[in-house]
Amino acid sequence: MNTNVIIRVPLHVQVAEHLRGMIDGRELPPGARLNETELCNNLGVSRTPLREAIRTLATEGLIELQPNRGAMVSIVTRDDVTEILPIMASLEGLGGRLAAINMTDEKVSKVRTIHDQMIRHYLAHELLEYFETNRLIHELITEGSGNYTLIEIINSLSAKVRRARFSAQMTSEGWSKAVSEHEEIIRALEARDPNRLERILIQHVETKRITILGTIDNPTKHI
Amino acid sequence: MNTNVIIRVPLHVQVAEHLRGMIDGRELPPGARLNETELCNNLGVSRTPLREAIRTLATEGLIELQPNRGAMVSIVTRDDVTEILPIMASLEGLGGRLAAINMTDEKVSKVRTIHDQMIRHYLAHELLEYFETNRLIHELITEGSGNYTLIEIINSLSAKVRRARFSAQMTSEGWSKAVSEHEEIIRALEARDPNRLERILIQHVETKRITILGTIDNPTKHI
DNA sequence: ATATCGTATTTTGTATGCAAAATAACAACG
DNA sequence: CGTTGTTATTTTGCATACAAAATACGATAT
Repeated sequence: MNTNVIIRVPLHVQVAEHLRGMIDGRELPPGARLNETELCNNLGVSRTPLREAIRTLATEGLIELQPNRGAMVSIVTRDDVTEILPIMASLEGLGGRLAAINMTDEKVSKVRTIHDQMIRHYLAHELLEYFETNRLIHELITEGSGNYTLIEIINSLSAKVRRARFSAQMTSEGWSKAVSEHEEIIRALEARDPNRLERILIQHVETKRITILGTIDNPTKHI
Repeated sequence: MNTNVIIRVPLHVQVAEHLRGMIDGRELPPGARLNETELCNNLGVSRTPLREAIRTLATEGLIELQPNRGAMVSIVTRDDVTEILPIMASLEGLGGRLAAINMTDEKVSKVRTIHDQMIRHYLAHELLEYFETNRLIHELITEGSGNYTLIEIINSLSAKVRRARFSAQMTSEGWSKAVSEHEEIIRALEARDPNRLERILIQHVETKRITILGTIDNPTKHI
């Protein structure tokens, strides 16, 4: 395949990416109103591509539109997360089932490597590094499914949950439970056991659900 | 709640709805190029709202965008359907599990009514009516889950599968199997048995998968 | 006849302008 | 002091105009 094609990114796509970054990085916090002329000046583009980008983000669910009243960054509520997590469980379960079948041996051993890293971060109580390796493992397994529709759906749901910023609060019991589940996950993956991997992943997201929704009401206590 | 709010629909939203209808009704068949000025004249709107609508449909996956070369109606391939159906199975399973718990008794008996209708259509070999009642039952169960995120995802996937137009070809064995599964579905729902309903629904979509992907290669043989 | 180059036309991408709606500011009134 | 009404300002929604890219077409050369 020719990879030397010149990639041209339309302005409205670039603007959309930039806005996503601003929302992700809390430069535009949940609930913030998007003033078109103001943003235009900031970004140095005219209103047409900006508006197209805003429509794009609206259908992605990152932004909410009110007719004649502009756009605002959508707020991911506790209810949203409550709805999303069971879906994530089913889908990550399916992803694992497919990954156990379709993943290459190299990818599996890559997951193993990162898993071992994650365990080290756990033992060293390095929370941020733990979260990052943890996220990466789930991402690799999902990708290992080879089902791109599935990957896309999971990523978009996962982004929403992350945006809610509930995951940083973890009791030591919850953490150790998550880690022991991860041990089971990697074993089931290496054993290429679809049913077992699916079951554990569903259970794992359930554990996550309890952790997240258990701590959701004291949002001041961070990290 | 006040339901008397005046609902104003922005033009780009109306245009998006209209385009969805045109795509659904094959007025814009898969692969068709969307000429902006031409569509503008047809719909009697200017290019700005039309373009915003096109971006919306693009993120929904109904349309594909090529930079500087406009938009075309996306083609749902056999591979797409192959990816989507296992996801639908998981999600409809989850939907059923939740519906068995959350659905009101009235809604359950409504499903029963439509189920009985569907059976009559089956016995009378009224294919179109059968499909419609069948679709409605699945829709009601999904809605009965009460999980709006789930409903939205399932609907969008379901629309994609329907758009592929593979479902109309059914052998009499496949049909009778689907019907007997539906008998089990309604029983599990009335028994309020989440696990059983989930299992049957997953199996049911698997049956559908076999039906659809088994006949996908002779697309000339319609209804 | 085919291929290549250059030009004309079409089509998309972006910017701007104007109208309508919403918000803000403020005065008059109870 | 709060409430309502009026006007000014801001902000959004839509249309149009202009620029850039892609496509179509034809002429010329081989």
